[in-house]
Amino acid sequence: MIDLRILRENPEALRASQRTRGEDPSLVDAAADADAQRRAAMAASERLRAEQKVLGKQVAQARGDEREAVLERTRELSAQVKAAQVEVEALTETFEALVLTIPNVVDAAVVPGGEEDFVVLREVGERPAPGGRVRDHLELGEGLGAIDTARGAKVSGSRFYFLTGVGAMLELALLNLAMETATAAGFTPVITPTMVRPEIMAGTGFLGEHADEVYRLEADDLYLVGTSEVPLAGYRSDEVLDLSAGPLRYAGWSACYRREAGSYGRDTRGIIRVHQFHKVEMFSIVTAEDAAAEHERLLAWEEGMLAAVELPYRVIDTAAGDLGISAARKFDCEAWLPSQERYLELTSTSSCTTFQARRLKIRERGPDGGTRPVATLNGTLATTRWIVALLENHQLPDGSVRVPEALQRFLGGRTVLEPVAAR
RNA sequence: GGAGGCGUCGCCUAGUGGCCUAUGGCGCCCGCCUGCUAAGCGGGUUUGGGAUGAAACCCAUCGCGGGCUCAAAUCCCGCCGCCUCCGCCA
Repeated sequence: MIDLRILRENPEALRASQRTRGEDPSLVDAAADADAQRRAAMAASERLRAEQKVLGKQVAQARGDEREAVLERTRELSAQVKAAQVEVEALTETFEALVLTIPNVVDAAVVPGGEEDFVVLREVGERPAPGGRVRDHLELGEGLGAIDTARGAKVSGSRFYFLTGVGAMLELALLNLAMETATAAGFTPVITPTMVRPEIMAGTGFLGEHADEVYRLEADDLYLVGTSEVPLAGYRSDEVLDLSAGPLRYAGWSACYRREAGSYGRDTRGIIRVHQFHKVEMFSIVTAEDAAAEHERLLAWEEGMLAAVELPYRVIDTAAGDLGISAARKFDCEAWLPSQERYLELTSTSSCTTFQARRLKIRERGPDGGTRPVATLNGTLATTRWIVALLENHQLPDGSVRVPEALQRFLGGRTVLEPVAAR
């Protein structure tokens, strides 16, 4: 839910945000109109209810003929109250359907444009020197006995895979390093549910334009999450939090499920784009004032992880058109992919400001004694996809792969992963 | 999956159709009293929306949704959650 005060008092800011995103600004006016209509109907309904209350008390106290007379009037009033209520409900439904589709207000620093219009903030690390034969992650992974996409397809279909041997170990090593890093930074480690109720999925903003990216379990009316951001955002929903001692930070470990409905033919080789993977996700709950600073901190932790596993990467500041409905600003870290000579997104951190908190009713005590929405932010610390960048950037001429020092103790001290014979 | 019980303010709790504008206690907050402490006294203390310069104030809210009724915390139906027991199961 966007801030209704902005809708009422400064709709131009919302229209401007819509234009920056490349979306229809007239949606804002439609929502504002619906809001006004709904509020007028609510006021009328309240007046009728107040009257009904007074009459009800008279009925309770009246006797005989007098009681009959009052009862007659309450019967008439009752019909009016019901009619007013039906009107309010219909108008509220219209209003909410509209207002829930308005995306978060874009941060002033975000540039307009689409997926290709990002700003590169910096490039970090050394790309592997070109020359010699470059194997891609699947060839390397198959050689190491680490990745098996053929049997993944046999068992579950395309975009599924098995991680085997050092592949399975490598994933656990990455995720364990991520959990360790997050815990050291003060995050509470959390293993989350991966199936959530509809209102939680809607509250995090994933049922809007990207609804067909999400798996739904029809028989149980549950959704499979595409990131632990979803259950973590729901974790403190409907609560009034005390943030006086600083942010609440959770590091979620979960399986993630994505339908990849709109990506036929894209990244079909290997495990770059898959239906199921694992991820360690940072999730922060902070005051609205602290959101921008926390966003920088999340980005710094992400970059720390990338540096720890010695990957060359660049940081981009996403353009408005590529933000999700709930994000006000988004930074991605993209690792270099030698086999394709391009960058591949490994992390993504979004500031959702108060957008998710409003929908999920995550609040804190305000200075006036009332409550006010907090801000939520999320950021990737490690995923299965990191294996792709790791194998390709650290490959050696003979098809073996160097293990970065930070991961060695999670791999039994191994410094190199070597090809194995298939059997 | 089956049977039963329960869901009222941060916690406990009263409340079986209207005078409920929901009781009382604990905790917490403010004030008074007090040499200090304990005790005592008075007031406040769900959440959301609206009104106002600020208040008093108005509406909704008794797990959620629907129904019966002029009127629902209370009666009926559905759902959700928790507890106990049975069955099944990794």
